[in-house]
Amino acid sequence: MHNETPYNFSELESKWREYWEKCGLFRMQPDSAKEKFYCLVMFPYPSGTLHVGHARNYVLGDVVARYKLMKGCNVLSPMGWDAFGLPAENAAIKENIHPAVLTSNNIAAMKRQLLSWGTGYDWAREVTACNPDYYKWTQWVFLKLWKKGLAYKRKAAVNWCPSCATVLANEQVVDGCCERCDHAVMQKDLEQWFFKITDYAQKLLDDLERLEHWPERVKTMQRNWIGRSEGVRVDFRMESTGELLPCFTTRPDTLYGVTFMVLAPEHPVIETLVVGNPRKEEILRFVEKARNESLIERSAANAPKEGIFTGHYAINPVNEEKVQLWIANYVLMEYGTGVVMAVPAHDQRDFEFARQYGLPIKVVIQPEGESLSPDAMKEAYTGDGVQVNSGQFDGLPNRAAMEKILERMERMNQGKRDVSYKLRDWLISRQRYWGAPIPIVYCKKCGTVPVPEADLPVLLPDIKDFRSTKGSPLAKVEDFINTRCPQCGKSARRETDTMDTFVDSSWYYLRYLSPKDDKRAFDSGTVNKWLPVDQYIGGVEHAILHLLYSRFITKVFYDLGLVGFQEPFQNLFTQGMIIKDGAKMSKSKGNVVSPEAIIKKYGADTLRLYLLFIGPPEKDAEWTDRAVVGGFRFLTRLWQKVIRHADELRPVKKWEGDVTSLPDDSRRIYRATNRVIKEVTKDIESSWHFNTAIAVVMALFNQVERFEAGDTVSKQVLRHALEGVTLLLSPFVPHICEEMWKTLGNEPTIFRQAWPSYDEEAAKQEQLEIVLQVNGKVRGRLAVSPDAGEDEIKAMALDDEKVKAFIDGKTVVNVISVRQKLVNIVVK
RNA sequence: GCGAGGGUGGCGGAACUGGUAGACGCGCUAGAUUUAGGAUCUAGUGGGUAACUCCCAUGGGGGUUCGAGUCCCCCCUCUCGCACCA
Repeated sequence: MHNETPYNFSELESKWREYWEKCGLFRMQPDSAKEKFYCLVMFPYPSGTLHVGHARNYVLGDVVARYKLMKGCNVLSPMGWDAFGLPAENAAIKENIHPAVLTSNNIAAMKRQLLSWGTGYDWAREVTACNPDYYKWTQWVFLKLWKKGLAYKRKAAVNWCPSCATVLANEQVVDGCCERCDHAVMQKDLEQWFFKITDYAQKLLDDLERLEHWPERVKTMQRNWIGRSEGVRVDFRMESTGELLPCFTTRPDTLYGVTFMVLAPEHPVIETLVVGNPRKEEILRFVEKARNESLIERSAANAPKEGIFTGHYAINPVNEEKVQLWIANYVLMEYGTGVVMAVPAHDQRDFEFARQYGLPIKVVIQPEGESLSPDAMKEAYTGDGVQVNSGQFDGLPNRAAMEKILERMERMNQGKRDVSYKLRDWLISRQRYWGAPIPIVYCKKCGTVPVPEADLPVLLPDIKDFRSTKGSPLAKVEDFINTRCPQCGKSARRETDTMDTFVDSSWYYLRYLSPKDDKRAFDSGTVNKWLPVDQYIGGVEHAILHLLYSRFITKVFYDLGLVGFQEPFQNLFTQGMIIKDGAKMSKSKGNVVSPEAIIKKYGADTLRLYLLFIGPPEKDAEWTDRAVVGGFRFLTRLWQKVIRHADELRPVKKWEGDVTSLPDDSRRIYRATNRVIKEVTKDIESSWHFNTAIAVVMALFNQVERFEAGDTVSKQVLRHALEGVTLLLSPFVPHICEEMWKTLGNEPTIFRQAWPSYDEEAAKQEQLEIVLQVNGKVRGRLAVSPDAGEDEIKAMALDDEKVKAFIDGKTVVNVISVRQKLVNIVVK
């Protein structure tokens, strides 16, 4: 193989990238009559550089987009930047570079990377979340929610990350620690802005059912997060004042077993309970301590339970019993009403607490065939049984009693059916600089006033002292804070919090349809035509955060009549991580594999091929540096074969005639090619298993490589095979395929070619290999024609030399034959 | 603890409704070529065995079946999610 045109990947790759850009391959055509296909990959956060894990994500999206182009779709494949956020600000502080500068540098670097991979986008639609022409509309989103009463400010105990010096949404707290920096999260009482996502809890839960093409795993995570539970709100009363003390329970059948009640340390009623209380100091000290516990301390599953008696009592409405009222760290203010009716006999937490503080235990459900006694119990009994000590309900199975007790309570006005959710409102305030300012003004006279739409954007001021971390950075910019009230015109102050970056990303997929429109965020008509997104691709780490928020915002827009669909993403694909040295790639672990070195050595197509070949895309895959070369070898061999035969193949047409008229060698190749077209198409359509698709093309090429064409007919067959391979591989390794396509004498671009079709007749096998088994063990093989009859095959099997050796001297008791597969002879 | 998904050669991974276990690739071995190295080409490559047409082998143990990586039961292990939610 001397003196042949080398596979000069770097030259050829940049040549074709320029060509695609010039011919507008990835430009969406607004007026086309073709079927639309919106292919969306999660836009990246511009953190610096992308590693091969990111590359897998974008290559996947690119394969889908290119495949759909070849299937004749009008494809929209946009790209943008989730460019606001804390990491940029933190990095800016560390390196003393303004976040705007840092972000734009990072965007430039990452865009260069994306381009170098050959992943195609409609760059004319690029959006950047930190640009005023984008965040203007993020602020508009805020105003829309405000007008609908879905944005509000309140004082609440919120998650505070001392290291990031800002509050966090519930979704951003992982195991009691900050999602970004891992620092332990504290609770703080602060005035904060929220989006009322809880109003949509039920809808968000119900509509998961519609998302047929979402991974079950993601839906389960969202279901858990929303955390719906059905139960009863029971109106206990304070003994002293008669004041209502409602609590939520899912077990009304255990109401007669309540032996004490417990308040969350944050519960507002505590304030009144301590007035004139002889143990006031002690109680307040406890409350203070409990409230200062970090979230990890408090929410760990086996955290020690601690409590204190308030000296007050509560009355159980169902039996008028008087029970002690306690405060304990295991009760959460955010869930239910912040009050728990404690049934130690039938709830493990209450049981542990009762034992610890010597509180009474009363059994009200006896399991079948057992007799629980409070003193002997080692743990709470949470199963089913028969009611005891439950007044008129004694003797009923507890399941039935639940309903009866509930009915009676409702009749007597002691409580009612209720539903509780774990989902809490979305905390969107951030006391940081690098985000979209919340468009609100505080006026002494008019109160909280939204900035009118016409006055948007509220520009983020260009501050110089972004390094000081004390307090909210915007609060120190006088020019920014001091403004006029939009209503009365008097001097007023601006809100100094910025918005959580998840607000930016909760609507970006709409903006891609009209990224430059300065009159509105998006055009409803266009958006309704293009959405829901046909295919969304991204990491599973966004299963709750981004995907739940986006669903929420879409539903709000739907209710406002701004969009005509209720779910933004029809199909969701969550790709697996690339693992290196047993761990997810991250800068902190130092196991990041950069795509640059690979591209330099082997080219982008080799990188792409390896990323697709490494395993099924939904699964995690282990990165192996040295395995990359396999893809390169394959591409080089393919290249050489095409170059070597190009001159003689260019004048001939690919074979399209009858299979049966072909001579043996050619027929074999032609059939194999047809079969592979069929298989690859199936792999792409049904499961996205590109690894097996590539494997069968490799296997085909191993055969084609040895095939030497002499006469015209065999050249035609070779052309059919090489063109087939080129077309089949083109979404995976686009540059080399485009070049080979042209080398074979075709017009670019290959991506405006139709996806190859196959001839069902030609895809058939001429000879089948029938496996011969004796007692289930393989003893031989038989080559037969596909139309050989079953009896004929059985006879041949019994007559086979190797088989005979194993059945000799034994009795054949059964012969099982599986059509076109095997014959199993059972002997004794 | 609960829920989901995994466990197949030295490695990444194949195997449709039960029907040839290990496709394809990496690595490895031998040979060819080369001043050498690299690259390339040819052949081989799950384990056992002198060898085989033999035996064993899909985390472990049982079972169903003519036949089990695949179905059923028990157990071990890894990853992820949830986890005092009343």
